[in-house]
Amino acid sequence: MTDGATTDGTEGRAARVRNRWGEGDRLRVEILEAASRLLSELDDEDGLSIRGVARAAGIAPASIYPHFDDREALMNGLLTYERDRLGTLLDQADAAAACAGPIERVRAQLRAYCDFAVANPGHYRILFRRRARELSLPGSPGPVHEIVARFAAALGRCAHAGHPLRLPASRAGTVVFVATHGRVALFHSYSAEQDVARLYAFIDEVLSLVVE
Amino acid sequence: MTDGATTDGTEGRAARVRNRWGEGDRLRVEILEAASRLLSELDDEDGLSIRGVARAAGIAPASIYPHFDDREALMNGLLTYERDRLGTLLDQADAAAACAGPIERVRAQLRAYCDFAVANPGHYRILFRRRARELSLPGSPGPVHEIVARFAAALGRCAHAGHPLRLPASRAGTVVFVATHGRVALFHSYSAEQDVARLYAFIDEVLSLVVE
DNA sequence: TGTACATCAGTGAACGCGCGTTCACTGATGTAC
DNA sequence: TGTACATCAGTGAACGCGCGTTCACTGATGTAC
Repeated sequence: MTDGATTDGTEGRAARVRNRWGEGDRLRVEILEAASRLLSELDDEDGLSIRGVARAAGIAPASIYPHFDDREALMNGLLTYERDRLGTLLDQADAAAACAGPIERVRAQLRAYCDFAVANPGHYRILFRRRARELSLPGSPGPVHEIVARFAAALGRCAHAGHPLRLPASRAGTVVFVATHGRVALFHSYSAEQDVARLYAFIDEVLSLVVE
Repeated sequence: MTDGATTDGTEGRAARVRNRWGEGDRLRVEILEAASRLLSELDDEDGLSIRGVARAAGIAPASIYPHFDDREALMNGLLTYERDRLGTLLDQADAAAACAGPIERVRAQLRAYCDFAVANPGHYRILFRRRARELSLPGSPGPVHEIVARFAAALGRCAHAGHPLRLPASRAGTVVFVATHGRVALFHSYSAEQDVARLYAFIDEVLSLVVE
């Protein structure tokens, strides 16, 4: 696409330096990173083909298969990879606001959540695509429940600290998460006319409804 | 798929009765209906190919082209078709609850909205897919603004009838719509463990937060 | 009324493409003796 | 220390498939005269 590739995009590139003995698993991470990068450019899971990921990673398509059984397995790997990435960002936001009070900690996490979604529309979408739960690791409650539980706990701390909620904490967590999720999804559909400040304002509105 | 089609699925079917002179436009509607039906089965826009729609409509792939310039045009036609369908359903729900008071009219429309989304996951998704706004008819504000404006107006009627809102009507309309949209999107991701009653309960929760 | 012609609705076959996946392979690096 | 062999990381070419799109066509129906 960027260079006038004639056959498979493999001709102009310097040969890959192969991993050392016993370090074959490093390619697995490189593949996931390449897929993640590609998803950033495409904003769309459809274009995320085995061949496309191989091109992005600078390897032959066949080299994917020792690490992922098939395309579906690759997508599942990517789901887990992105879920962990989002979880880490939320943890960091929570920790950074630790001394600013429980409401600010909720707000910080919600903003970090929006930031991730805005910066990574494609990554965000695969976290919530249809049947994400079935595809995630067996026994895992799926990304949604983890995140709802996180917000519910954070709101529970608010209640304990003297900021009563207008709903039980678990319900409040659901409402806050679901509303934010819906707002972000609309941002993705109509981003041309909006900016992140309006997402932040929406978060504040929802928080003001839920916590007195 | 259902019959053991060997080549293109066109062999076992009775020959199509072609439309009369001057009635060629009827096929356009048949194509959209076939695409809509196919979307119900697939729950996924990806499988909605020109060839697949032609199979579902019982016509040759080439017969699509007199009616739609290309696949993108077909998708745009389908978007408009589904948007109108949803708008009609909301109008009907609103009218049916006309004598039950303004809050019940909002609730009825929100429930109809959820019903549509639950019954038609694929159709619902194409209404909000990325760049839906650019793809819709030029000058159109897109499905989202129409629906937000609808809920804002319905909530405005509540305020007029003596049910004060905890936000300005337009913001309340946005919050209610966005939360419902988010909830429905999660329903689609995790429908296995949920039922419509929980969607209705969520609607009630959000309404109780917005209108005093 | 016939008849030549235009227009309409729709088709069948073909094109080139990118895809997922398989398979025999290459060559470097480790290990056994 | 050498050397034969096993294992590892990764490749290149090929397969069959469904796709979007094009194009010359077919046959029915209308219209002009």
